[in-house]
Amino acid sequence: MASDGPRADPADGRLRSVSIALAVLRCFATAPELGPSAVARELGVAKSTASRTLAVMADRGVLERCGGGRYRLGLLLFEYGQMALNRLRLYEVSVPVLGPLRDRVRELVQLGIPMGAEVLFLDRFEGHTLDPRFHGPEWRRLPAHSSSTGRAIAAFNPALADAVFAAGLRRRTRYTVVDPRRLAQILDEVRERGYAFTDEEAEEGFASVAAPVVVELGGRKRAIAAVSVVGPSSRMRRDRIASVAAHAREAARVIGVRLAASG
Amino acid sequence: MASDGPRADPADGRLRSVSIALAVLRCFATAPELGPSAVARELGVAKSTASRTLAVMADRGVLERCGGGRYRLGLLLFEYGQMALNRLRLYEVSVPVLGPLRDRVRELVQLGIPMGAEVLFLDRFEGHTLDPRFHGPEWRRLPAHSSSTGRAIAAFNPALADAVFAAGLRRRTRYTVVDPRRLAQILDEVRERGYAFTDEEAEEGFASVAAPVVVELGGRKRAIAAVSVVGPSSRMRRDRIASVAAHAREAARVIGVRLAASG
DNA sequence: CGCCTCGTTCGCCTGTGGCGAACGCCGGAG
DNA sequence: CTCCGGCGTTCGCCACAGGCGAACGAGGCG
Repeated sequence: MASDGPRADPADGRLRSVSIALAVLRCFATAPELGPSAVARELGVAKSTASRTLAVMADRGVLERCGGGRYRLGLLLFEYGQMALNRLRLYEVSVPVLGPLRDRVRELVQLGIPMGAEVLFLDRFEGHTLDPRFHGPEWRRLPAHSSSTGRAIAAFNPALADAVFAAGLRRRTRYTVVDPRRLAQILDEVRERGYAFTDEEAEEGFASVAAPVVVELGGRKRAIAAVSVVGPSSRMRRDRIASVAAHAREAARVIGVRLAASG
Repeated sequence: MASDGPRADPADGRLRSVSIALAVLRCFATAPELGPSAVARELGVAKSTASRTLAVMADRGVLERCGGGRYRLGLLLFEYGQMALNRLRLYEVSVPVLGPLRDRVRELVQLGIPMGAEVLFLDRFEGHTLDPRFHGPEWRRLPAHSSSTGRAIAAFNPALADAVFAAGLRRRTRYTVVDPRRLAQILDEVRERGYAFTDEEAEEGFASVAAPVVVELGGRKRAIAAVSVVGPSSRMRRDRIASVAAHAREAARVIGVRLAASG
């Protein structure tokens, strides 16, 4: 299924202009800068409508003009985004847990949540060695099937698992598992062991361990996030991952408990 | 009729519903969660209007319902915010420079830009010791007058300097400089030395060094950002800051040059 | 139980916002 | 050089959608 294309979002009649404005933001997910014509084509609205909407959004700081009548996302969005993050209870609860975890394992520690068939990383706590790759645009999202974080969540969250299998398993490196049956088997192992492990499946040269953050949601226990520890494959040897995984699992457990306690 | 009421933020007649929706986002800057009544009061619109707007924004993922008819900022905003950041040329250019800087100085490296009379930090590259304070909500913003980043920019950016003096110098710690004349003198020293230094003025126990990123904007050279290095006061001794500052200045210089070259 | 505030829903009327067309500008092709 | 096709912006018009006020059901409190 090609699913819904990039267009025809705002046509539902309710608060049309607002829907258009929010759909405009979606347009910028694919292109860094756009003009009224491109937006109008994408959304299926009149060019004049797109022009006016873009202008107002720029006036309000949500977009920025970048010369020649083109627009780009504004830094105001960055601020709002940080607010959204800081007020996420999961994040609040995780920060004081993940800092010490990083100090214990001395590797990059990440907090990820499911988003469609991918994983979105909310924050990272850097280890002793730093790789600029973890600061680029690519860092924030990873396909769930090829990341330890995604597998840790999917193993305890049928919704994500379904989305992953439905979206298909795309190869990222020569080690990426792309066979659905093999992945199902791996998820079984994750359920058994309580943590997920990947080696060079998402990024060449890097291995990671992830433990799910499990909360009770409507009577069913579900993973809503995962704590992952990432390091160079050379440093994440077999004998070490057991210890690392134990620390990650403990951190994830504490986060889950505190989440449940606070609401 | 425009008829500027006592409270009339969104009321300018142009794309009214969109303006209201964007103003709604602003409301959430002060309160973590809000209902239609509070928003309506804040914006001076009818309660039903606020209710409908909130509902649509929640449907679109920009807001999230959080029980009892209250709403909060949605994680979609976090995604958009990250996109805005990643497409900022300043950020693109800085990442490959700041990583190596961190490895050289082995302390927390930050990239900050001016925002009103404050400084907004776009990203951080963590040193060997990690303090959870740099992951909380407070980390992203700092008053410009009491941070090395703010002073480094203000010294080479009259717009920020004016905003700082106009906003007044609020005390944060017992070491914070709150005398405008003293601050003016400090800015002179910054201009002379080419970098700023603060010790426990923003946060007790922490000292930092910052160097301005200078670009030519319309014929005038202006600081648009700063690179700062932060560490425990105990580790940022006088004899070391000269070396740290040299590294920071070099990094800031390279960023400025590459920015100019790429646009 | 009465009173207040909350969030949501319903009709109505009008003002506003989406549309199409026209305008001015630019770059590339002929 | 001119022409052409694309761009972003502006204008005028008409209908409809959206803001308003009132009404409704649900808590919370004294």
